[in-house]
Amino acid sequence: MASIKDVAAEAGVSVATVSRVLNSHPSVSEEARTRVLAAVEALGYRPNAVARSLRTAQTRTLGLVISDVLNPYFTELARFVEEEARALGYSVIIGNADERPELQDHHIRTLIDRRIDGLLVSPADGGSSLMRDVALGGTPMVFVDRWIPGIDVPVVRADGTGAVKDLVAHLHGLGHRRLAIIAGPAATTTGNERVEAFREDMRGLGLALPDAYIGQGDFQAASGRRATERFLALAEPPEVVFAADNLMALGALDAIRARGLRMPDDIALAAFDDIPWFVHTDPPITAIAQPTADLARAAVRALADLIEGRTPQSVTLPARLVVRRSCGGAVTNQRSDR
Amino acid sequence: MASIKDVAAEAGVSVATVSRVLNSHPSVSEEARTRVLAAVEALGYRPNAVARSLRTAQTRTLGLVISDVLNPYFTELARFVEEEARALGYSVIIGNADERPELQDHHIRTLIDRRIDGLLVSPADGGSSLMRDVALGGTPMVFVDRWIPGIDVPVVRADGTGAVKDLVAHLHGLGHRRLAIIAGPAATTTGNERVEAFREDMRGLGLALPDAYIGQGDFQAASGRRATERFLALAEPPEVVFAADNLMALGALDAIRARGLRMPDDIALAAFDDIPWFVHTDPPITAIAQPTADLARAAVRALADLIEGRTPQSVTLPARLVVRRSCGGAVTNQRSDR
DNA sequence: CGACGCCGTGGAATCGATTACACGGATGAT
DNA sequence: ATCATCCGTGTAATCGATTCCACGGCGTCG
Repeated sequence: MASIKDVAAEAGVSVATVSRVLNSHPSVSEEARTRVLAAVEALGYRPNAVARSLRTAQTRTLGLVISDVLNPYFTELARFVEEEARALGYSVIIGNADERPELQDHHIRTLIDRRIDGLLVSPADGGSSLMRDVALGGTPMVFVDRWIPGIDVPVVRADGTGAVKDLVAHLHGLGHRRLAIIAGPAATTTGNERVEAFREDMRGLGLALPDAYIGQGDFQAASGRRATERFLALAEPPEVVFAADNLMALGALDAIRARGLRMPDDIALAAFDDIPWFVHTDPPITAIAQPTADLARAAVRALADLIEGRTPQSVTLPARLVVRRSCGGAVTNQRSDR
Repeated sequence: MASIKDVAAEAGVSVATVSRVLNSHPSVSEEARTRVLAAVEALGYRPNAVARSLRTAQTRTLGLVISDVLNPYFTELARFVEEEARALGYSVIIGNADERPELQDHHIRTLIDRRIDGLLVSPADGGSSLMRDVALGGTPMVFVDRWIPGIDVPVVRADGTGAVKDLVAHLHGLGHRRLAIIAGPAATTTGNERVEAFREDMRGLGLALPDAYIGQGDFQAASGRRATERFLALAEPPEVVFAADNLMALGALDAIRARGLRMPDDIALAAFDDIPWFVHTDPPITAIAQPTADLARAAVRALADLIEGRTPQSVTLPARLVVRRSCGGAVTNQRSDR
């Protein structure tokens, strides 16, 4: 592959001049510029980003570490992150942690080794020492969706408390009293937050949330299935199951179907995170939708601000309830925007 | 961030020795080794991958350019690709083309500029001149899922013809005679192949496939919706719609629902690509499942073979029909493996 | 008419690694 | 005892860019 030296030779100038042309430095004669450009064209020259990064100490690359690519919520987030980053002149490298802390650390390490300019993280756990070190070590970092309390970096996330309140009110209004929740891992902020908001709102309505109605999940479908099976095996099973993410809702659906129960008559279901498929399940599923695109954009901008020396802003955007038929009542077939 | 020089100074040896220790070169004394390792530990040193890549002319990175991350099929493919690549000591950078040729070219160019060791591509179109140049230019390249006829690189894909034959037979057996298909872009191999197989099998059963029953889609949900609306507006609408990918099936589902039609009584639906949600739609959707994990593994191995100088193999694996209730008949609730 | 400054350009240092080559000392063979 | 060999180590070149500095030529101003 042609290097800058080859271009310089072809154009009959020095490498310094070629570099100036390519970086549109002002003091280059018109003649030199055209000669260089012609040489570039003739050789099909493309600057070596590796060499450039070594010299300039910047890669114009962002790392995005997410907990699970197979989760449509994160897939969508990743897509919008890349879009915004591209608009700002950055590339994105995605690291998929599969909800496994050690895999998360692996990706963080790899990304740091590649000297990415900044890191966008949705932590799969309570935060390894590695993540702490990275944040302290001066690598620009922003948390998105989930965050870690002790680490002082900007956080871009959705606030679900309002939407959870709406949900609980909706369920209560439909006459449901025994509400159960499948929680995310206690180590994640989103895991805790959603349970706490749920418990709080129930208390506000004078309802109890017994421990048996709190299923411990890990944001994966299988755990949603297990938790739901356990609920259904209780002497007094809940009337509603609220899954703290869409994959656990899928698992819950599996379990309900396996038992041959009808929804919403025998049991109701609601989920955090809205996805296109929830419109088409039987019945369509009531869910809490996050403003994914806005979150992604805000997160990338915060990170770019941090990298480029501006002051970044933490952002919290409200999530909203999308009522469908999975909890009962007659509702026109609504859908979330896509 | 500490460099190899700092480590050398700390350990009281030369940078050459440090490098030897880090690359486990045999001729280093035990004493020097322990001193270096201690220094590495003390400084928290991590080798700069950028500098290393510049010198060794390899990045141990694979580029994966897919047509649409939001398509669960490709998301899953990407996940398995990364998994296998990691096992082989490579990182993966994903480029999402969003079914847009110019975005695809953008990502290919970016990846080449970063001097990735090899490229895995599922082309969104018939192949730009850029892609041709890259393949000819000696960058190791492998096509996965879709490919481009004129370009001589290994292809790893699923063969859907057998499954399509099974599907058509299944539909015929249920008494359906007017079958329509929503095709993918003519520029993609998978787009054409699926239509051709479908047409061929219908001919084999003595059925015609009129042009009005061939919808032109682009593998996106909206196009599936439009095509289905057109089918339903016909004087004699089809009894079955077969969508050539899962997103167009989602769009078809939207259209069917919007018309208030019942499935499978008023109209039947089948799709290429099976995804977890198809089990939970109303009714569950009959689909053709690809062996995604195996495809991903085979593709990565072929690319690694190419990169490391071994002879790569093109691989074709069979897809299989998964019958559910969306086309009629009484079928036990089956699901694809996940 | 001479000095000063600016402009376009090239030479060379630099980023952080790897690695060819040279060198000194120890070891083994003759 | 001598010479060849091998081992551990260091010096320096190298990868492909960017950028500081110096230099020559030319225009401008006093």
